[in-house]
Amino acid sequence: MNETEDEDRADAWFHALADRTRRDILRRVLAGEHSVSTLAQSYDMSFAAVQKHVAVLERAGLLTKRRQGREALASGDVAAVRSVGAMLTDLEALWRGRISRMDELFAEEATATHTDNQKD
Amino acid sequence: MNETEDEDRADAWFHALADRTRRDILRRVLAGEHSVSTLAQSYDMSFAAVQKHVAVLERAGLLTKRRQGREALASGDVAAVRSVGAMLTDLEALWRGRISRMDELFAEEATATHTDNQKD
DNA sequence: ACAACGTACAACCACATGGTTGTACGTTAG
DNA sequence: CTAACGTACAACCATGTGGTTGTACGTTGT
Repeated sequence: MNETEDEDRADAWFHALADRTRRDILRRVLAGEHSVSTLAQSYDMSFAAVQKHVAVLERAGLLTKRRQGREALASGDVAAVRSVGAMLTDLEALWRGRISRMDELFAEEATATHTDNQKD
Repeated sequence: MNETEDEDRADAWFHALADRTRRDILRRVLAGEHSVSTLAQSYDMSFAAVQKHVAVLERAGLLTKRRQGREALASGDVAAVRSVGAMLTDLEALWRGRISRMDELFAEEATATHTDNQKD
């Protein structure tokens, strides 16, 4: 569990998701298994381009491929999607930490105001 | 609510998050307000580079800046982070749809098997 | 007043990215 | 057997990205 490896995975996740074609491919393969050529027919670009998008999603671990004859069937990995979501939840937690630190600050100030009278 | 605008926003979100320096900046400004130069001191790169990263996060709506004298104070926008999370939850929903469709398929097959005896 | 600070932005560079076409190879259908 | 299909990958190209340095300008402290 290297620190840098986590960041590498996050880089791959978000980079893979930062393209609308790839997000659309991911939606389709999460909803059901599709061959690469079937996917390619849905987009106004070459088969090779779509194949590269699928490869990016695969390298990021967001989808897996299995061979069936001459076809490569792609399937979305919902666990990976959840991992990305978890990372965002962690970010939210930092924000909540800020809020509670503000509460502490208010509490301290209130205490200080009270004790100020006894100071000096 | 243009269809393409949503995709544009998503592109900006995920692209902004696809860089580890920007994710680290976002963590810091979610945890509390920081000036750009304060942030810049944390990284082994020029001020201008960090400033550009902050600009990317700002354009994506993940942080906001306010001016105080000569400083620009950056603060993370947790609502935007939640929006990104919501988008992933929508992806999960597609996956759950696949599962329930599989359930339907099983149900149909079971029914078909029963009715098979009456066919012919 | 003026030097130092914090910010913004333009110009530039090396490299990554998203697209193309072409080639090769195993698999399926006729 | 042979032709068509589905896939994989290399080579190439235009554009985008992440970094740099330099310049300009308002703000702050002495």
